[in-house]
Amino acid sequence: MFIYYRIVRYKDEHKKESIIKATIKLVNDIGFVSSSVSKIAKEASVSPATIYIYYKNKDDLLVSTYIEIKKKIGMALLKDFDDTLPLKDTLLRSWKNGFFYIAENPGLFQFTEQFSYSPYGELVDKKDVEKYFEPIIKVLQTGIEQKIIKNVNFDILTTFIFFPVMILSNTRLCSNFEINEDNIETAFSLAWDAIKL
Amino acid sequence: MFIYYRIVRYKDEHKKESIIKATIKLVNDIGFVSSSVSKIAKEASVSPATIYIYYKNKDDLLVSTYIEIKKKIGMALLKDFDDTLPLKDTLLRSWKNGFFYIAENPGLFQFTEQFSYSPYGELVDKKDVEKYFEPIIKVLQTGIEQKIIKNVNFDILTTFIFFPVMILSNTRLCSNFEINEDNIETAFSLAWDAIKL
Amino acid sequence: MFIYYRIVRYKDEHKKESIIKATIKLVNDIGFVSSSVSKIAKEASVSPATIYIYYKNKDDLLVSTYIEIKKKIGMALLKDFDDTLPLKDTLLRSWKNGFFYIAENPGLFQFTEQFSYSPYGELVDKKDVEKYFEPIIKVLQTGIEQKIIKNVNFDILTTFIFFPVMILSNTRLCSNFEINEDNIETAFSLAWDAIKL
Amino acid sequence: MFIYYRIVRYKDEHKKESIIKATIKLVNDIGFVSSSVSKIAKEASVSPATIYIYYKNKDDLLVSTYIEIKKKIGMALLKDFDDTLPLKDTLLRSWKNGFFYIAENPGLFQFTEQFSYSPYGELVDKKDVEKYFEPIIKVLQTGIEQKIIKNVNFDILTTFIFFPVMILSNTRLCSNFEINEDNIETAFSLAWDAIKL
DNA sequence: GATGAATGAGTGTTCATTCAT
DNA sequence: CATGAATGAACACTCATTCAT
Repeated sequence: MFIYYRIVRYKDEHKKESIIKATIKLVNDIGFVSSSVSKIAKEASVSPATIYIYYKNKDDLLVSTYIEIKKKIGMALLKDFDDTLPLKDTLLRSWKNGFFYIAENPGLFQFTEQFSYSPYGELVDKKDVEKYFEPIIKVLQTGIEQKIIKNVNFDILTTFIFFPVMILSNTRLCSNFEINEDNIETAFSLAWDAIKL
Repeated sequence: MFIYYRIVRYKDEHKKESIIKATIKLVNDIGFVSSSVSKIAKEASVSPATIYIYYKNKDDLLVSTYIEIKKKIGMALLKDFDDTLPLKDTLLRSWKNGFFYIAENPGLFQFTEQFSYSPYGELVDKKDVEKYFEPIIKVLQTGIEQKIIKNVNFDILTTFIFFPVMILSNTRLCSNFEINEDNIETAFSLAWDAIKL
Repeated sequence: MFIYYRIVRYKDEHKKESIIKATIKLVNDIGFVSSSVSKIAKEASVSPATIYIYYKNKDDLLVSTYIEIKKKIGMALLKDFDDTLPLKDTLLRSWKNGFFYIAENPGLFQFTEQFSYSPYGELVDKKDVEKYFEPIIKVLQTGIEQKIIKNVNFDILTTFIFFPVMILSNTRLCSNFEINEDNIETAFSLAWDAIKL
Repeated sequence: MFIYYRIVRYKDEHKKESIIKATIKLVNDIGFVSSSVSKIAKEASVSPATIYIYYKNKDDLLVSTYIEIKKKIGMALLKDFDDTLPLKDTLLRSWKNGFFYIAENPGLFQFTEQFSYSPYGELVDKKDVEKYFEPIIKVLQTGIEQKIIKNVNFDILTTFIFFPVMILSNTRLCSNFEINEDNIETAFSLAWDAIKL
């Protein structure tokens, strides 16, 4: 019996991982609407019933997957984060990190997009997500205090300094924007012009 | 004989209208994923079978609805369109038109959002949509030629001059941005700083 | 108005014809189960409603079509019918007529097969069909009286002298039986051996 | 562990049985055309969804049922099969077995009839069916070699020695043929006369 | 913990038929 | 006579979820 439980524990982690992976893959392949629990189960080589051991229901599975991804994206953005640099450089570094991470993990990004704009979006407690992006927000606040960037509503600021990364990364929306160092810097210069004082 | 045959073809345009209306309402109320044909039919006070008289299938219904809305939004944006004005003013007018139209018709906008990011998005021929926004695109091109705005990739330009309207209008994304003349002008000033030479 | 009615009357015959034709074609192409009234209507280039002018309902349409075909087959069988010939020759001639007619009109035959073995079969008044085959039946009866063929139950007789034509004509059942003068005569010789005294 | 996993796979064969039974009953009662999956499910006291656990789709259900029946009929025909008997007796025994089995299980037979002549018929791999009748076919082949029965195309032979059983058993086609020892022997004598050399 | 079986309620779609014109 | 529109009921099938094992 001891061995039995050991085996199961081991599988535990592995299974949860593979369920999330399957969820992301399926949502990207066939879309949110068609991704059923049984298909996800099959993709993860797991029984549908097993999914309900790890997640309360389908909503829970999807929301958890979303938060998991957001965490990863947040961490990618903050790679080599250094707020002792000039503010502009700190932001540019995040931009580059963001672009390259999304480019390397298009599946993750597509998932969050589909998710955010579906009604599932409202099931997420925003604080669960925002915390992964906090350092950047603080940098912006500091920028305002130091009169480096415009003192405008924070939603306006993020619209010009956050979302462009997501829009330009979206190949469906921006099919002509090639992701490379030069283009990122060009785009960033517009973002910076927008927010700088 | 001729008149007889003419009279006999009496498709009820009013019915088509109410199906589209029901589709939009339902997608906004319960989301894309849960909006089934039968629910839409019930909302439109129509038999499910009737929907298939007007639309080939569910995809057709949704895509048609999407294009219909895009057309309306495009036309709203272009209200009082006047490209003899200074470029900045032309764009600002469109911004204002856009904000107020979306604010007054939040349902329409939510639909397009959910639609764009669902796999249905790929069923749309982009040209069917872009044509409704062409005059503004031409204004931007002229701006580039006259060296008023930056000569950068068009995707970058639209990211800063189009999408902000949509992001800021989205109450889920920007819950602190109140739509009024002042705030729109503030936001627009950032957009303008971004793209102007 | 007079001309109007004339036009309509003309169409009358033509339409009924084309509805039956469409019914047969469709049943043969996609089978009994999938042949819907609307599909038949489309195939006949007619409104579904029009079918209900000529036939009480779908059953009526199918039964009428069946009887129509049976009539045609019966008449084909009796082409050049001559009961002054020796009985064996009379029957052989019918066999040949039957085989060649079915071979030339496979659609008709497939329809009756599918029909006979479906529950629709029971909707037909057998007398409406049998009358087209009466002369042959009389020939058999004469044969019995003249002690040329076995005096057995009539069902047994028809099993060996009628049905073989239908079975051998059925390419699904008899894929190796090629329909030609020689083979027909060979097969007939077995039938004759079976029933002759 | 091994035993655990084995236990867990507990498909209820009894349920599969009752689905097949319901399918046959329904097809006989209301016909092929009207036998829907939900009606079959209700007849089998099972959820429609359950049927899709045991069968890939409706086609699969019907085809499987057909093959199942063919197997049963084949086995009935071959009851007490003994090819050391004189060929004529071997065949007669099969005839009797066939008649009595069909008489006792009219449902099975009606099903195969409706099935064969519907478009479903073409979904069956003939080898899956023929194998159950092979011994009789071999007997006929031996008969030809031993110059006991006519050396004609096999389709012709089966037309006179197989199909009569099915035709005469069909009460719709042969309402005046009562199935009893005497009548069977009479009918068989015609069949034998047809094929014997 | 993990499973495949099981299901009622739902899916998108088509049906036979009727109706106003 | 002839029509396209309209429909409730049905279709084949899948869903999210639960259950005994």
